[in-house]
Amino acid sequence: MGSDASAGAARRPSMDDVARAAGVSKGAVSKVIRNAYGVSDAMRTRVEDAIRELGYRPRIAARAMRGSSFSIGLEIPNLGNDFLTQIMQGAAAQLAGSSYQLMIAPGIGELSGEPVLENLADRQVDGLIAISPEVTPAWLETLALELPVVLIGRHDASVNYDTVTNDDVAGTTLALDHLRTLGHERIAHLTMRMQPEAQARAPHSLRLLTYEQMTADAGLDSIVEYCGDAQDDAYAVARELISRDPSITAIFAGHDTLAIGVLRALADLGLTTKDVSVVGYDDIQLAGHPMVSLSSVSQFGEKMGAIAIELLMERISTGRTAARHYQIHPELRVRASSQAARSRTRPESRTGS
Amino acid sequence: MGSDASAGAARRPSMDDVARAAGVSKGAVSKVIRNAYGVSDAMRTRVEDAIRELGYRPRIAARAMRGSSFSIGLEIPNLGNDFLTQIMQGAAAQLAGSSYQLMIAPGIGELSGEPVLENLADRQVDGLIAISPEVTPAWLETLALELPVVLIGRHDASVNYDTVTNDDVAGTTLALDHLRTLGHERIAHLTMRMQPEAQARAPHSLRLLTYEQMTADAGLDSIVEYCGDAQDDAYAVARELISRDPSITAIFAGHDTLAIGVLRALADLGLTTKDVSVVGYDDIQLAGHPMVSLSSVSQFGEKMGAIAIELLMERISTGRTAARHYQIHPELRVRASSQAARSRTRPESRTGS
DNA sequence: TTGAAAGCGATACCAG
DNA sequence: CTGGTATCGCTTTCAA
Repeated sequence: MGSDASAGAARRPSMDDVARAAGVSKGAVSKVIRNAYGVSDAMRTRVEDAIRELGYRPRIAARAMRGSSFSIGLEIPNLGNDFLTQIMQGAAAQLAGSSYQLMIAPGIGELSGEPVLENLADRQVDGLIAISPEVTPAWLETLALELPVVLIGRHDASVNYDTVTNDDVAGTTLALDHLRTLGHERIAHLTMRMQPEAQARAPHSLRLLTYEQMTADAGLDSIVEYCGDAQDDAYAVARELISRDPSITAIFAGHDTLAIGVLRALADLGLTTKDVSVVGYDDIQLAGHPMVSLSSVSQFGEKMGAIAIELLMERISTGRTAARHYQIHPELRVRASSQAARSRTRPESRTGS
Repeated sequence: MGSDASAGAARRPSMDDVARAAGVSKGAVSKVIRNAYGVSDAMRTRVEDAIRELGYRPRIAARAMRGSSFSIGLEIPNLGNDFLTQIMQGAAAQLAGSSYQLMIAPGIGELSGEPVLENLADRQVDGLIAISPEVTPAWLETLALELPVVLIGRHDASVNYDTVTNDDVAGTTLALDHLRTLGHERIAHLTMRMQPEAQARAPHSLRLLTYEQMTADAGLDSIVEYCGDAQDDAYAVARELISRDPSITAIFAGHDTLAIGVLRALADLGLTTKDVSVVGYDDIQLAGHPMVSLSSVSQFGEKMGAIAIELLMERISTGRTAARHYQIHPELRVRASSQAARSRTRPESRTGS
């Protein structure tokens, strides 16, 4: 009744085993592994042979206790958001080939932000990328005292952590100028209801503020509708809005997922983007699909992810502590969903009466 | 010139600090944290107060050296695949509220599979979910000797690890029966070129085999086209196929992303799904979008992710070592992309000549 | 250049 | 029920 021989009991070799096999000391093996200074060629080859033979791989947990874990944490508020996927892809690609492994920790439902970031910090990641818009700057400052942190998306004037953002004012301006050039005057803005805290510097707040500023400057009505983060929310709100107010000829959505919801609402109402133009934000992959063809402001999510990794590695390898704030210039991708304005209100009576 | 006082040097409290503050031993603190047997209420409250006061959180790296890391590793071959997102969501949701944290490690480009799984194992995850189709069963068996492993997607007759699959034969049958009922006889199959190893039990191989079997049984031609994993590949191949062979009235794509590429090819050729029906596999979110409306076989990715976590936790908590093989029953979602067969070859001469 | 030994921060056993 | 102590696998002094 050996309790070991069956499946489930394979002890992996430790550094001691390697040292024994190579006839050297533990410390020597450690040095070889870390390419540290002070090992002879003879010793190096002997150790490397032993490592190969035993199939030895160091345990990160043990390394992490003294040195580094060679892991980078990426906290994302949720899964299934295409813009976040862009960021993940950019970060993963930037990290590829290095000795670091990207560990993505998703929030789920209400459980996101602080607890997830803490979980990553508890796992001794060497650096941390945060996306959650809900964590307060003060809390992040404290966390950033402990390990290198880069925040994506929010325009914080941080001192201990870096930020990667896009110029939301410029992006919103691109979208609205575009719609105005097409002749639109009744332009609604669909945005998300934010938590009151830290709202000021959130991207969507900035887009909203810019929208209100621009419409006011142009003497246009400010038509703002709030919804949740999901496509379905946007669908419901947009559907109601479009059928309630036929004077609206264009909708600027806070991000593409909301915009897709708007497109669905249009389709279900028997309307097209010839009736109501739609412009989104993020330029997710789906926006470029010919069956969707959504005009959108690109903020280059992949690049944001890559830059975040770069900033983090810079802090890790050079020990930089002064904050850097990187801002990306957004670009407008014009597609079929934004077209010249055309009145929806009694079109036949327009010239007649 | 204190090298410490500035940003970057915040030592987090250790268990020793807590013990000192509470006036008890380290071991006692450990017990309280783990809800272990044998601690008085008085001691518990004193320790808990100290923990709260110091803001103590245990370091996982240290815990992992003796006990568990409370981390579950999820290896995914790449990002941006919607079906994989479903799996991630299911797994994350199932794990929510537990004391475990999901760590997602994505492959990137050529670097996926074994090295990523090793990275997770090296980080002492308590259990591992693997999706990579390219890792050999033998290698996985060895890995599974070390820690609990669940493989998603492949029909391996494993002995040391569990599997979660969907019935690809049934799913393919659903799709093809559906198309045949609609009157289609020239049905092409678009699939991915697989690595020769371990190909036999891969989902896509099974779908292909079933396709060949069914067309042969029905006396139909087997029309198989291969492409890469991406939408663009499918687009190019489908476009070429459709224009080369006008007799084809339906395409069964290996998965939805390929199917979306096919839809794009149709649109660009000035055709619609009235001309060529399309059925996919996976039922990704986009398939249900009214502007896409893709008929698809659902294999319930979220459920697969949730089951994988369940199996893993079962192994972890009960110590089960006997392999379990869970199979999901797929269902067909009929949408607008599959319609009654209609000849594309000289339709006007059909009744005439 | 190399080896021996002292930690890192937790867990787990064993006396009291 | 509680406190000491060995221990996990690695890094890092410090002598030799």
